Amino acid sequence: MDLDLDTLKTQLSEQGYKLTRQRKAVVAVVTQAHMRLSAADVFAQAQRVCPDLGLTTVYRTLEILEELGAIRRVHLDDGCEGFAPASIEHGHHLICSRCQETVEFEGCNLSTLLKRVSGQTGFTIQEHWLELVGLCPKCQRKK
Amino acid sequence: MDLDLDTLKTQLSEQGYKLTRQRKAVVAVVTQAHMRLSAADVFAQAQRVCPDLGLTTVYRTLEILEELGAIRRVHLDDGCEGFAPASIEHGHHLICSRCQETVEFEGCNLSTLLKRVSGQTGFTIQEHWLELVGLCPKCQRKK
DNA sequence: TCCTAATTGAAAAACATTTTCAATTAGCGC
DNA sequence: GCGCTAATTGAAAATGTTTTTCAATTAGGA
Ligand SMILES: [Mn+2]
Ligand SMILES: [Mn+2]
Ligand SMILES: [Zn+2]
Ligand SMILES: [Zn+2]
Repeated sequence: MDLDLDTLKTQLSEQGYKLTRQRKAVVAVVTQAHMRLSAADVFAQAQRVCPDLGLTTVYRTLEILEELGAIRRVHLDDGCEGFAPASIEHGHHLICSRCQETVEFEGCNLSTLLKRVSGQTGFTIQEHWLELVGLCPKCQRKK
Repeated sequence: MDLDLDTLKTQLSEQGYKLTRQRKAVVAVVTQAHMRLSAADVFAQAQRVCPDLGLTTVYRTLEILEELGAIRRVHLDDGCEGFAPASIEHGHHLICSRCQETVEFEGCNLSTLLKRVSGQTGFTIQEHWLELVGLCPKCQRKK
């Protein structure tokens, strides 16, 4: 259930965004990615297709893609943080701690937990952040 | 189930850390806190007790406290990120989006989910990262 | 009290991200 | 296709955060 390049381009147009060379390059990188990427990662890869790309534009484009729900911010233990492609509306990410491969999953099924915590604390719960870290099948074999 | 100041001091000593004025000030701030704090927040508060404290030392002390499990890094939507006091071994945080008040909860009960995702993806799951955002009772009333 | 390794803060360096601004360009109307 | 114009761009500067360096200080055991 990959993110589709053309769909995303159409979406950008429809939202009134111009389809510049630079944006196409960033979008191409992001839609093909199966790993967590930092802004610098995206920059490095997209620059191969579009040599006069600027890092500023990468930041600006990632912001737009996040608004569109095409990528999701992910948090990692150390510094934090990166972006991972998002194709499921209410999805969460599972990230390989060794190679950074990223897969999405849905059905987080937290309602029982949320109800319990809400009852115990008196808080109203607005959103949740869930992320899993593990080893992908490939990396398990390499161990 | 608050973090206990003296217990934490003892723990520091036992680990071979010197109990300096600066560390005591940082530890005091952190153990009393009921909110997410940035390094700068901790600095500002601890400086009131220890005026010649340096921000560098705050960063160094927070690192130690994280190792000891006395605080936990938390992630917020915007830039990310801060620290919140941790008194439950395998606890997670619930943070008020309005006043930043933070409470810990335990029993995240994800095993069924983890098993399912593991089966579907072939990943081995090593850790999970769960954080809830909502409105504390006080802030609900103010709304 | 003395000694020494641990710890400190200021300053500089390293990084990451955002803002500014003049130059460029995508896409619309013709 | 041709121009027009508002959106977009990249370089540079600004901002903000965290880490490193290093000489001076200090906690705590002998
Ligand atoms: Mn969810
Ligand atoms: Mn984060
Ligand atoms: Zn892997
Ligand atoms: Zn609140």
